[in-house]
Amino acid sequence: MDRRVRRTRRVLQDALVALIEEYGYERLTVQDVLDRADIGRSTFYTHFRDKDALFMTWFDGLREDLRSELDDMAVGHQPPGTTRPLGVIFDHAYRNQRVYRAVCGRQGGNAFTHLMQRLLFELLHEHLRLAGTRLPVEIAAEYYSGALLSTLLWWVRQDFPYQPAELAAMCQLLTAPGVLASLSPAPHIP
Amino acid sequence: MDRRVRRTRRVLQDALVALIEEYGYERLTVQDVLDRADIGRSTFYTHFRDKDALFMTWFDGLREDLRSELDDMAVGHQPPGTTRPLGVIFDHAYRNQRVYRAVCGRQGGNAFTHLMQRLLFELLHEHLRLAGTRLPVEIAAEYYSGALLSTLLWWVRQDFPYQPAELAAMCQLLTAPGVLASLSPAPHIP
DNA sequence: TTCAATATCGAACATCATGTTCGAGTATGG
DNA sequence: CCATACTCGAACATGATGTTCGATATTGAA
Repeated sequence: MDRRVRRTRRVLQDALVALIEEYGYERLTVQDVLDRADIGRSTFYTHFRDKDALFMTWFDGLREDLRSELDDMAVGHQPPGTTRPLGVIFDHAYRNQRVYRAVCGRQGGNAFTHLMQRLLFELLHEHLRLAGTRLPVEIAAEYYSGALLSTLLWWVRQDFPYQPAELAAMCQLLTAPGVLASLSPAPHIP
Repeated sequence: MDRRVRRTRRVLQDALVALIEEYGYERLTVQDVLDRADIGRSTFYTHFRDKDALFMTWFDGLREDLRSELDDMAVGHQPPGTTRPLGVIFDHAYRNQRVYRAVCGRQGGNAFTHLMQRLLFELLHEHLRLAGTRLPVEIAAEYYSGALLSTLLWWVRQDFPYQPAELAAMCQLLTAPGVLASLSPAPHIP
């Protein structure tokens, strides 16, 4: 890929994330990004359809980052009940506070929310598929990804009270019993 | 309140919700609503600051509706572990499929999402405050409201597979053990 | 080093949604 | 019945969007 292209895309992504913190995603203008990045208008549109498209490519980076950290740590399956995968997620946010604050703070808008939930859903879907639940996997994954996302957003917006490990433990406490219960062959759910 | 005002506001709200299904909330234009409602442009702006404001007043109606149904049924406290309050919520969606499909279908956009989560949060906050959890109530409420919202959205978007009672039971199964666990005085969480 | 391919620039342009203004007409409810 | 308050519609300023195109600069491969 052409060096200029790489540079343009990187500079635009950086500018976008930096500006979200100041202006908020929704009210942010393509022109604002252009000015900050010092990139020509027409150049922008040769690369991205709109603001959302730019944001999505940025998110792809985050996604890969997180994925690789999870893979690094997941040599061999974790038995359900460990705090590990949750810990990795909260750690990741903790180590990238600046970015997370911008992107899922009150200013972050919904762009991040949806992408992040789908990511969490995918991760949980795999995890639960391996564990095998009595409930439809989809429902359980939807349930937990919503719960996790919501907790993560709260944590970031409260400016990271508690340590990541503590957060992970709390989620674990709220999550694990339900998972375990849904693993046992007990009460019939249609 | 003047009869004309009542009419104007109602007609605008109806038009908005009806159009969400066709166009999607985001791409929907104030002018579209005006045309459908057959209301003058300037009249709109004497009542609402923008599209979001209009939507919020509509949501207030939904909120009151739900609240009253919950109050009707909550004469005396429900012990945590009952499926009732969840049932009411899912029932409400089931009985108003048309509206819910529009408002929290894929087309619904984020307007609904945020308002609904805050509503669920408030409801759960009260509920959990009464029950008393070992974890900070805020966190638990955030966690569960996210889980619930996510499940509700999934259900609506899948076009209401399962009966409302079944959905409520599943959520209960995933929720209750965690709540119960967090009620016991066991492992220390900072 | 050379050069063809390719990226960027910038300025102009059409389009569209937004929110405001104001005077004239019309419904309301006391 | 009538003063009040609401609605109408058309016009207007503003600001963001996405496109176009010729000129200029950079790249990477020969």
